[in-house]
Amino acid sequence: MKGKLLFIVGPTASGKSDFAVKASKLLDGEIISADSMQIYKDMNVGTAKILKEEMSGVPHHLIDFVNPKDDFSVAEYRERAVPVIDSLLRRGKIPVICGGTGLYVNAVLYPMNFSDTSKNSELRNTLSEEYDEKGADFMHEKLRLIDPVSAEKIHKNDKKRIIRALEINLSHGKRDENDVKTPCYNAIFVGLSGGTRDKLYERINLRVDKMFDNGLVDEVNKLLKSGVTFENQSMQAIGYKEFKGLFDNTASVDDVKELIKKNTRNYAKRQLTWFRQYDFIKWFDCADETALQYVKDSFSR
RNA sequence: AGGGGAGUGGCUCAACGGUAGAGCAACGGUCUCCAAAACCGUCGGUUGCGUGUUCAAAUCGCGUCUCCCCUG
Repeated sequence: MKGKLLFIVGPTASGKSDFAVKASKLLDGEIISADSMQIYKDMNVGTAKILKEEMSGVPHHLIDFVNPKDDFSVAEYRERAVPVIDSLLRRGKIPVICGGTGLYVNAVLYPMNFSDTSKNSELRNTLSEEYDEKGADFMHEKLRLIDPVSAEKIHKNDKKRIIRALEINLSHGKRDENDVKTPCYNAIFVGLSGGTRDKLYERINLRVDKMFDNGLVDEVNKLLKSGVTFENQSMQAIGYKEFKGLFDNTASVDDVKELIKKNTRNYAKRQLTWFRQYDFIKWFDCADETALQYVKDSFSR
């Protein structure tokens, strides 16, 4: 079957990475990560990045290529991911997009064009200051005057989106109107839910414990020593940002650990909410034979 | 044993005479260049138990139970 992609999505700790390798071997595919934090170099244990050995020879794309001091964005992700997908398809390989960052999945699945509305950092900063000074109501009203459609959709407290909408309108004179209804590719979607909520949460707790056993504290120390700071975008990652408390002397290592567990659980729930919007996903509790069989059948037709 | 303090939704705490509020958690949702981010919503307690005072008690009195601290 030509031009078909496999997407593997689901909450964190549901077994996506392993399954992606298995599926890739089965289909003669290569993996493209859709994960906003595994893109960073030197952030391995906290992001649960797959180990070289675990890849079993299957090429992994868009992992481990950004300096933790640098910023990154969906737009850049799309710019890199689309060419990779196209080149794989040309070579007759099946692109296996695997990841838990919903927006990144959207960015490759739908024809999202960010270039018409590229970012304007200066304006963004100015607007941010204005928002802090004049308040949510004022900024919401300001947006309503120039873009009532967006204002209608965005809550006044949603500073990030109010600013982005203003930024687009003020610097491009338009509004984001990308089509998020028509997929760009013929895709098969496998969702790994991780089972019941209790089971998923338990797995998350265990995995965080394991991260500490695997040297998460050292990894964070190394990052900080190399000049990465808590201001960096990469340090927004769960498993890293929580260490700020340790440095401020307001939290113990155990506090940090519990906070990471909590944040990860909250994150998993948000991921599940996101992926529920895709009604074309075939869901499985875990990455078992049934799921693999489904992949096999879907691609042999 | 004696003295002191505390018992309020799953957790931490507020209200200190007028029939209970918040944060966190939980659950649902939004998501179009920071997305492991940001934001919105919902559920949930007759205030340890009993009794008394009062028009009215989580709030005052008495008794009782539990926990913590101090003294022995």
